[in-house]
Amino acid sequence: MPRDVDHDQRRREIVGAVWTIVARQGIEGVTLRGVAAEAGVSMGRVQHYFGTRDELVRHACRLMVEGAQAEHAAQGQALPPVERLRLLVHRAVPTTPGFTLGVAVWTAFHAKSVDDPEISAILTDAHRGGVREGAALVVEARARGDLPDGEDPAALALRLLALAEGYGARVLVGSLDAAAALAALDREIDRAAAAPRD
Amino acid sequence: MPRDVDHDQRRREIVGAVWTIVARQGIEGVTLRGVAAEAGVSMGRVQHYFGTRDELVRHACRLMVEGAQAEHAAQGQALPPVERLRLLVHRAVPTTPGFTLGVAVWTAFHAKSVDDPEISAILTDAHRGGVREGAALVVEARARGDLPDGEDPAALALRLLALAEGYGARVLVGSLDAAAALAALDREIDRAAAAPRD
DNA sequence: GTCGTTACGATGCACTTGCATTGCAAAGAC
DNA sequence: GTCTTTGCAATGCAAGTGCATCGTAACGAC
Repeated sequence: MPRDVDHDQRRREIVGAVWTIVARQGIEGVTLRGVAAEAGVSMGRVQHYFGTRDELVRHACRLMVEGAQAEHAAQGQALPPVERLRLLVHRAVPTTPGFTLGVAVWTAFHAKSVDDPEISAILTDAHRGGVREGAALVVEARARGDLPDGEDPAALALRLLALAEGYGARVLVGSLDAAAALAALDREIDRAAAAPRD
Repeated sequence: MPRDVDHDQRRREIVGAVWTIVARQGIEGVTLRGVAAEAGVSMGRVQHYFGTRDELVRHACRLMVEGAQAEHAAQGQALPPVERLRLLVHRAVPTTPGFTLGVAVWTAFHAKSVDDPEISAILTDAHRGGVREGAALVVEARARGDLPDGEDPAALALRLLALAEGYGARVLVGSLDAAAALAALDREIDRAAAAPRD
């Protein structure tokens, strides 16, 4: 067994270049040559690790979802559930350059999902995972008394996430201020914390 | 002045083909040849009316926004303001084939806006127009006593629209049921009608 | 009728694209 | 050392792309 290289590491490097390009030029901008150049590797390498362009794009989608989940888990580790919920929701709004890239890429894959069932499946999983996480945080927060009972946790989580994505999309396009979006989301969470619904 | 043809009509025919293709294969799927074939015209015609591919795509974006606005205005003509508001937010959810196409195309242009400032400008206008329309309906409904006072009309309209787009995106991807999305939106409107906020 | 203008249709071209192929070099296994 | 397997790099190629160009047919003004 010759030439022991870390395949996953190589793939991550290449996928990182894909994200950069997608955020700048959309998925149509993803070409084998362009990705290779952006990653600073040869086209042969890209081909070696991703036999096909579609596979490259799909892997980029998978890794971005996994990365976002991992990042969120790490960031909120020491925070109380309500704050972790807030963090989860804030992720959908392009504030920092990192989030902006993430939201742009996220949006691109959303559009791509209309003609790629695999992407659609990945996003569906991501959506469900997000709602599950959000609902769990709601339950946790209620157990601590930080959030009043009421609305179904999953429905509440879904509502907050959908709202956040709607605001986030507008911020990305430029028709809404990021600060205004965050403020609106915070109001929504605080209101859920202050008064029971339904 | 020879050969009197209706330019706008010709453009609409071609743009219709663009929408169809975008909904099926995304904006990357838009090629001059493909559009010509879908519209049942020659490639020369497409080139004649839209000098460049970019112009074609942008015009398709403009016409879709205008068409949506006109359609909404026509549909709700005889309805009370609250119902017109309901219609406005329901538009973002892919229920009928027509709305599904619309939401798919809308999503595609949203993604495209990251690298095309003109598209971004068109969408920004559309966003603002939507909020203005929604806010006006809120004001109108309040004047009739159908909606209680409270939240700023524009903020309420923005919240409803963002929420609708968030739900709509999930329905498009397939992670959410259209009926569930509509129900959630109706609950939101009814709640705004039942209890003042903030 | 003719003349000029417009609305195309047809074709050609330079370029980019994804992917197949080929060759080779590095690193264990022996 | 040899051998074998893997990890690439280089190149080639057919297909598809946007766009320029050229020809021409239709129609109105005169």
